[in-house]
Amino acid sequence: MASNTRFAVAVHLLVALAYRGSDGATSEDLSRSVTTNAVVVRRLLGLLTKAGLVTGRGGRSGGYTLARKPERITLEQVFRAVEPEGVLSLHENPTNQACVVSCQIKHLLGSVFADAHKALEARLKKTSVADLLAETRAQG
Amino acid sequence: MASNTRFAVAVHLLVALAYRGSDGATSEDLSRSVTTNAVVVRRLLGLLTKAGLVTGRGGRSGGYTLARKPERITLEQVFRAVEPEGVLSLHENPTNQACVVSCQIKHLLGSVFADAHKALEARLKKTSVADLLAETRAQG
DNA sequence: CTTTTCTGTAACCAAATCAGTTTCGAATAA
DNA sequence: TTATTCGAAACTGATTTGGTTACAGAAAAG
Repeated sequence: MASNTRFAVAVHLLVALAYRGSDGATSEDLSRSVTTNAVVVRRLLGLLTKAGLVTGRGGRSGGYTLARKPERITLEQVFRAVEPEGVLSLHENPTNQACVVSCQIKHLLGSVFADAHKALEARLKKTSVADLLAETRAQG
Repeated sequence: MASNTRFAVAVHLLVALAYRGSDGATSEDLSRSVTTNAVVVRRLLGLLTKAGLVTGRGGRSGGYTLARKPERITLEQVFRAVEPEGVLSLHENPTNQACVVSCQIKHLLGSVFADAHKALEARLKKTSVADLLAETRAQG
């Protein structure tokens, strides 16, 4: 595996849940759709639960359902839930006080990165789980 | 260290090089600005050289200089040079043929990710090394 | 109330990635 | 010819990632 695929898997899970509708699905069910381990699914759904996108209930005939309509779950919300640090990181090497660039760069890059994240998230905000579900149905 | 800081360090190096101007700088000089190892610097500058942003010359009084004016080096070019795979990755788990969502999701996410990368890069394209240099000088 | 099913979480593992380091050959100017 | 510098390979330790096992607790079914 190359880099971080949590976001992709999380979206996959939400679309699968949306597909099931009010019936919901267990982590076991979902793990078959993603072809991974049920614990991996539960870990991700834990993050999505904290973000208020999903509801999980233990016990017999438990499982997960979407906590709101798929139209109201955007990929931006999913991204923030599973990738709260964002994807662009400043380096944390000590500043060299003798170098003007070293003294300034983190501050300057910080605002560029913040802007870049906003641009990324603005795009993600335009796609909802419902959009992806509709496309899935259209092409399936 | 959390995630990948290559992009941040690469930008730092380019601004430092721009600051030095036509004198250029050795990997040893630059490593002092970033507070890291000279080999780390050379590795990154190797990527930037391949991308045509930097020129390196070995030998006594060698070192690196920008291969073009800092106005003509955008952060988007730097990003593509050091992060060619982008920051959003699809998962590569096998498709479950029995599940419509599993069959469609990678294709659908692929185009969303492509769009999202475009949005990110469009923002990065707006900032050049010269911009950061000017801000450095203004605040230093 | 007992049994079964399921979540939630912790602990552990192997593989991958990352930055840092050492080393050395080749290039190049003094 | 000598000193300096890049370029590249090889290795390390720390961290992250996804996968796995294990188990306590919740909750429905009977």
